[in-house]
Amino acid sequence: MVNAEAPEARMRNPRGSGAQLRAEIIHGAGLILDETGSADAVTLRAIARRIAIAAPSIYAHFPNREAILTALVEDGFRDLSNAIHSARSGVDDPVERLRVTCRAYLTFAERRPQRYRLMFATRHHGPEPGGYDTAAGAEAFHVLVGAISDCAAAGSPVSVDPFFGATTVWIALHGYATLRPARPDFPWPDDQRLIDHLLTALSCPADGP
Amino acid sequence: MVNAEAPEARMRNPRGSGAQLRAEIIHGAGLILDETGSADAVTLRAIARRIAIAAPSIYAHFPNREAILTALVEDGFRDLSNAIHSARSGVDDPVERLRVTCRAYLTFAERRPQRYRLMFATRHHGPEPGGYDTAAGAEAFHVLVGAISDCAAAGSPVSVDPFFGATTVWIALHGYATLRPARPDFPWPDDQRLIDHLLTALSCPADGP
DNA sequence: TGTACATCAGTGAACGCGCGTTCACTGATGTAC
DNA sequence: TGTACATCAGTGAACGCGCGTTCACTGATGTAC
Repeated sequence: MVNAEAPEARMRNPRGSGAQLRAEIIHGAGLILDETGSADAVTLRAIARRIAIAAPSIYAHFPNREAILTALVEDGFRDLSNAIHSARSGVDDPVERLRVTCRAYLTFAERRPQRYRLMFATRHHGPEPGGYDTAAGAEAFHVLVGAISDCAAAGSPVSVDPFFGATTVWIALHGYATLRPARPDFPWPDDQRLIDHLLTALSCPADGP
Repeated sequence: MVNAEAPEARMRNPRGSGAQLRAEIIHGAGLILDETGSADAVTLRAIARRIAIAAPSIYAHFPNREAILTALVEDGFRDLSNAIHSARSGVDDPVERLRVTCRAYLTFAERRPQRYRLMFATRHHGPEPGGYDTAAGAEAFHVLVGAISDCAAAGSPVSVDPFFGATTVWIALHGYATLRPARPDFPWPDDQRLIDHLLTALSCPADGP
């Protein structure tokens, strides 16, 4: 994090720390994204205004606008991953750990809905040159698979295979995370009730209504 | 639907059918949305090029660009509602009707992912002047609530209250509908397996893994 | 210790573009007399 | 039956704007001699 809120005069960075502007740029871009609610608002000129530099200065740190959005996505995946890992640390009971993982995911999406949207609503293929690097996203998914496996190993009644279970949990978390900000007037259940219902559903026998 | 694909010369509409251009405009706008995958691509000039008119001609039918996007959303809700109702017609068994409802929802989202995205990813409050009219959206939701109530009334083991059940089903359908096009390389389960798992979960007792 | 110079961290002006929107208009077509 | 006219369904040129990007530049700061 960098102090870059002031739109007035700014000191030039001392010699040798030119890379610092890079951090200010993506921080400023992140602020614009989270405030205005649209990736389109993240223009080079808007960033420049936000952190009080001249727009061309950005080109010393990013080849083009697209690269800034990519950096924003990568940054987001790093933060999400960190949030999940730090929420899990110290929680030993596997069921509680799964619960805490889900909660951390929803909290991230709730606090930075636009960042979340940019990360997950953008079409994205597997690793390919020029695409976003979502290795961190895949890693987060495997944390979920692992958490469900752990529940099974610990004797909790998980009746579906962990991969399918993780997929459905992810689907539901994502659905909730994206629908809620889009329909703020809907009477949503709270995070905890939804998560509990979700995890309950994992241990269901395979015949429905 | 209107024949508006040809980008060359077009006949002026006969007198009295001026309103026909309105339909051509939203049809063209819909094509642009579904092809390019972004609402930003739906510009007045792009629409005009697409249906071979002059851009200012649009102003005879819409006050501004925003109104076209609104019309696109309303159109989408109308289509979704029709798709669901026609899928349900003739299906008497309540469980099968619920299944068919879910499938129609997913099929709509699969066939027109960008339209779906515009309908559901846009922030939207309750009915207010200037906002999108999502009465059709609310109606579709109540179809879901009704379908679940019917299952309970017919003796199927639905253990959650219908409103909460419909909410979770909607959340999951939405999550699946939006995540799948964003991550085409992920090994998604097919619609049917997901739907069956979802409906199974509705009849779960209230204690989890 | 003084000074020339290279480097670093930027800046300011300008480019071409596509956009939403406004404006004055045009030419075909139906209607009143 | 003929003709003036109102109306309808559009058009073409132009506006001001913000954008991404390029270019030649500037002025402070560290370094070599």
